[in-house]
Amino acid sequence: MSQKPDETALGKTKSIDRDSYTPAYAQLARILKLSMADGIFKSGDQLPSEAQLVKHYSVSPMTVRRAINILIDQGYLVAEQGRGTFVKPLTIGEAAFKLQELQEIFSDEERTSVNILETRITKADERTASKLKIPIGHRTVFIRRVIYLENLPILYHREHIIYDPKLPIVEAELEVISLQRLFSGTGDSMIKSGEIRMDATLLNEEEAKILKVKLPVASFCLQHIFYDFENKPISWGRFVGRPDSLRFTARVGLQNIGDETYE
Amino acid sequence: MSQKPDETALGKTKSIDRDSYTPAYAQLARILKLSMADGIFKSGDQLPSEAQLVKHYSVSPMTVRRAINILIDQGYLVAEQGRGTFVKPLTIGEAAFKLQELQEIFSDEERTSVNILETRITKADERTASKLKIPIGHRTVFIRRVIYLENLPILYHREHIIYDPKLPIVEAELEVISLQRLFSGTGDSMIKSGEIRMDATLLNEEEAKILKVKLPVASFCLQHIFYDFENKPISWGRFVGRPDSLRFTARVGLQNIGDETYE
DNA sequence: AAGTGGTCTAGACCACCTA
DNA sequence: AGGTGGTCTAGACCACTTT
Repeated sequence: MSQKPDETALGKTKSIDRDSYTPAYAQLARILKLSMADGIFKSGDQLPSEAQLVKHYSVSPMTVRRAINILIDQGYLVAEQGRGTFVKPLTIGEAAFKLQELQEIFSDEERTSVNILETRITKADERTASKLKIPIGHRTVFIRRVIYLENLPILYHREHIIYDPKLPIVEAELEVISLQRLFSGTGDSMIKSGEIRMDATLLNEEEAKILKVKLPVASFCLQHIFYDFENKPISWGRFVGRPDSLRFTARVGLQNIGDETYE
Repeated sequence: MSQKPDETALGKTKSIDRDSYTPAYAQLARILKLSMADGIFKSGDQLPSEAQLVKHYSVSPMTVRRAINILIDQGYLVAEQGRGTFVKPLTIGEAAFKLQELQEIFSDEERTSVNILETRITKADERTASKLKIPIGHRTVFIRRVIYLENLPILYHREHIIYDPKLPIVEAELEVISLQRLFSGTGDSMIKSGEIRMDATLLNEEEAKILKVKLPVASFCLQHIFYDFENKPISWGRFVGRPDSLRFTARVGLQNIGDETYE
C-alpha cells in the first residue's frame, strides 16, 4: 500500500471514448472505480492529483472534479484540501437498508392487492393522542388493511389518521391516498415529511392469523408518522410484515461495476 | 398546485451572499430546499428554468446545475430533459435505515468494550462451507464475542473466518481485524466488498442468556459475508442485537434544513 | 513556494420535448 | 423554432497543507 500518488498506474488503464453516449465524467468515475476494484488503487492510497488526471485523460478540471465528487458521494473516496484525494477504507457503517423493495411491491399492480378489513371513525386513546399530538378523545379515522402479493398476505397495516371534515372519507380513496400515493409518489400530497422506525417484534395472535403464520414468530414492524407542511402529524400507523417475505439486504464496498451512469 | 414555472416566486426569497464561506451552490440548494419546505414550490411543480435561476441569482449555469444536481441526488427534484425540473412527490421508498449508529457505538472506545468468549480452529460444517464456498471440513477460525456498551451486552457476534496459515491468529489481533477495522475503517484491508442481511429472529436460550434478556423475545439479526479482492468469501457471521438497544429509524421528505453544506 | 483540492465563470454545443 | 436540461471547456482565484 503506497501513500504517494502513482501516476504511472494510470498508464495501463482505459481511456475515455469521446464518441460514447455515456458522459466523460461517468466514464472517468467508472475507470477509477474499476482501478480500485482491481487493486490498482488500494485502501488508503492517494489518487493522482486532479491536474494529473486532467492531463492524462485530456478532460477539463470540472470533469475530473465531477467524477471524483461522485465517488466521494458514493463513499469510495475522501478528499482532504491541500493534501490529496484518498481511497476510503470500507466501513460497515456505510451499509443502508432501503425500503425500495417495498415500493416495488406496491407498484406492481398485477400481483399486488389491498384488502381493507375495517375503517371507522374512532376517538383517540392515550397512545394515539400522544403520537399524533392531539387531545385524547379527538376523532381519528382508523383503518386496518392487508396487502397481498399473489394472494399471499405479506403486510398487515393499521393506521390512525386525524379526522378532517373537509376531506372526503371514501373507502376507495383512503386506499389510494394513504398507501398507493405514499409508495408510488404520484400526484401532489399534503405530506411534507415522515419518520419511520423499524423494530423486531413478536407477532401477536391477531397478526399471526391475518398473515397466516404459526406462533411464535418474529418479524419486522415499520412504524410511521407523517407530517403536513406545518409540521403537524397527520397519521400514525404500523406495518407488520410476513417474516419470510420481508427481507432487507445491503452491500458495502466495490462490486457489480456496470455500465450504468454514475457507476 | 401550478404546473408552470413561476419565476415570480423567487422574488421574495433570499439572495446569495457572496461574502459567505458557504459556497454559492450550497446556498442556492438550501434556498430552493427552503422554498419547497415553505410550500412555495409544491409537489409536482415545475421549477424555474436554469436560465431563469442564473439570471435571478446572478450565478453561472454550472453553479445552478450543481445546486439542482444535489437536490436531485437527495431525492427532492427530478429533471426531465427538454421538459423541465420538477418537485418530486415524497415516497416511502426513499427511506433508508443506516448502520451508521452501529458504527458510532464502536468508535466510542470509552463506553464500548469487546469480550471474546471463544476462539478456536474448527472444521466447516455444511452450512458454513456453503456460505464460504469451501469444502466441508475445511478449517475455519470460529469466534464468539460480546460487545458491551457501558457494561450492558448489546451485541452477540459469531463469525467463521477461513483459516489462512499465512495470517497470525492472535486473539488480540482478531478482535481488531474483524470488528474494529470494519467499523472504524482505519488502515488498509483485504476486504473488497460485503453483503449484509437483516432479519427479525426469535432469540434462542443461549443468545438470551448472553444478552441478558428474558424469553420469548424478538430482535434483529445482521448476517454478513465479506469478500476479498478476488471476490472469494473471507468470513461469514452474524450479529444478534439486544432488542431494546438496537433501533433503526429513517426519515423522508423535508425537515431539519440547517446550515450544513449540501443541505 | 509549490502543490493540492474547492469553487466559479461565461460561454459553447448537444439532445430532447413541446408547440 | 424555441425552450429545456445535460455536458463540457479552459481557464481563474482561493484556502489549505506540505516542504
